[in-house]
Amino acid sequence: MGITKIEAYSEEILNKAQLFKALGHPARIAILEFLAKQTSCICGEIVAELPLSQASISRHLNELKEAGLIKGTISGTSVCYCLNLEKLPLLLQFIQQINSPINQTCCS
Amino acid sequence: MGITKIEAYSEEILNKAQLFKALGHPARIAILEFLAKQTSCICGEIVAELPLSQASISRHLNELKEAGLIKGTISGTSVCYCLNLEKLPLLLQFIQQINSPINQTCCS
DNA sequence: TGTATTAATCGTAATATTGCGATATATAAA
DNA sequence: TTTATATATCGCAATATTACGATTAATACA
Repeated sequence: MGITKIEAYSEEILNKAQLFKALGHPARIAILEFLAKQTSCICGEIVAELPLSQASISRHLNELKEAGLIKGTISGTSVCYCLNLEKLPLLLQFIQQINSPINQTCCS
Repeated sequence: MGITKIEAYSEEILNKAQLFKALGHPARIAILEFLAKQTSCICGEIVAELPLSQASISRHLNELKEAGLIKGTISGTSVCYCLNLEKLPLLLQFIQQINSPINQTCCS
């Protein structure tokens, strides 16, 4: 074996896990923070900012896009990548569900 | 190559990515949601609840513990796993940083 | 002490991820 | 049309992750 048993979980849980997984790499965190700074959204600028090859950045951008965390718009020979906030409420809801002080009264 | 170039990123970014990575698997999401329900915190109950072997659950619990998302307390022959909320503010802060409407004015 | 019971760890196989150079593609400019 | 620029994709190698059965370790109980 070795592959995740995705057929065993609910859609809801799979959605959350997939989103978190997309956030689970430093390059992708750095990309999102760069985009949030609003300095630029051009792919080439992201490549210039991060310590990875153009090919690797392109793959990370695609993963973020597949996860629904960014959108890409072609603009001449460049591509503008922008944040997509749609999925964030799902993540916030999960963290808040966990983040209740009641949950820490156990085993203390 | 193939390994993440961790030496190239700041501690802050690595911390966030590592936390999100720990959340990036459906079994671990399911474990945290189970613990938040407060029905039980006993390892054996988690094993009974999830569609994975005892060995696999044990590994997932260890990953959550290493990430600082849960705590384990030995209680007789059982182990009680409880949520650890310490790291959640870091995640909330990141999501809120991204989740600003200003960030979607780009390329629209 | 011997025997359950519970959970962790080991060993292994299958698969996924990461990264890069090289190449392909597509638009813009000369 | 040719050339330059920007980005995506391919192919590969190295490493990480996931899962499970088998085993180990550690406590509780007879």
